[in-house]
Amino acid sequence: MAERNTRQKQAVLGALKESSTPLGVADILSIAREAVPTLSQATVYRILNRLLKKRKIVTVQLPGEAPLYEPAGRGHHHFFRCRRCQSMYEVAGCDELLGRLTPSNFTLEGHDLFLYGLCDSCN
Amino acid sequence: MAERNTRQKQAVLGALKESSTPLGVADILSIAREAVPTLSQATVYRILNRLLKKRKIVTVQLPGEAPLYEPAGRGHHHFFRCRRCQSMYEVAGCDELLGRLTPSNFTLEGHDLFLYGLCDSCN
DNA sequence: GTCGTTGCAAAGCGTTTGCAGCCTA
DNA sequence: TAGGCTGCAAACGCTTTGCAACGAC
Repeated sequence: MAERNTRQKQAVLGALKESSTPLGVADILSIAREAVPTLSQATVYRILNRLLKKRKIVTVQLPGEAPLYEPAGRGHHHFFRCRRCQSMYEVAGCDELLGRLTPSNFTLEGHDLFLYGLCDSCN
Repeated sequence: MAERNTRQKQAVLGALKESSTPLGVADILSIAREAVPTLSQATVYRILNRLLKKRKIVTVQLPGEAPLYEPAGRGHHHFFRCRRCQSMYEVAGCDELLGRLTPSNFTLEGHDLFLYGLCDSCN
């Protein structure tokens, strides 16, 4: 029952925390393998699922793509992806706006939002 | 090169057009098989991909779920899913709001939005 | 008759799981 | 030492693809 602190878990969490953008499983695997070369994919998935369950990390779902992961507590934000250079930028300040879209008598509990277009540099 | 009009394609498009909500592949398959019992999954996927390429239909991506499909031209809208009864409701009128979230010097070309919470009846 | 389309089965990709051995507490 | 954790490989669900037969034009 006790939560154990393994090198694998530290490596996965470390990779996520050191990255300024959300990471996919392949990214996590190759970064974490610098610290733990024998790390397997299955273990990464199991660690991610444990961390998700304990709400230490959060998933970022871009439509039609494999999920990305980032540490919890980075605040509520969404992402803008540049269609040309694929960079991801954070966007904040959506809550007041979205409340207006909710039909009356409905309770809005959460939302997902994803913007895409051209970034500053590519414009 | 010419576009052919097969029973399979008619059945798939028919299923989508007769439904008031977006459908998943399994739904499409079972509805369209009423008209074409031998219809295979692979064919459904191929038809959907052709229709997507020709922009006759559109995908609805709910985070972490298999994609749904609906005919193009139903207008720009997003979905609200009730967490209790799983019903999907349409939501419109987001564009003016989202422009405000875009950083200056960025060009917003599109977005995806998904709301969830409790619907009228479940509230 | 042509050649786009179909059905089947196999393969692909991301993710999960069974199992035996490992290692943290 | 116990039992959570790991690595491997097999299995999974969804989607795509190779191939030979089919059928719309």
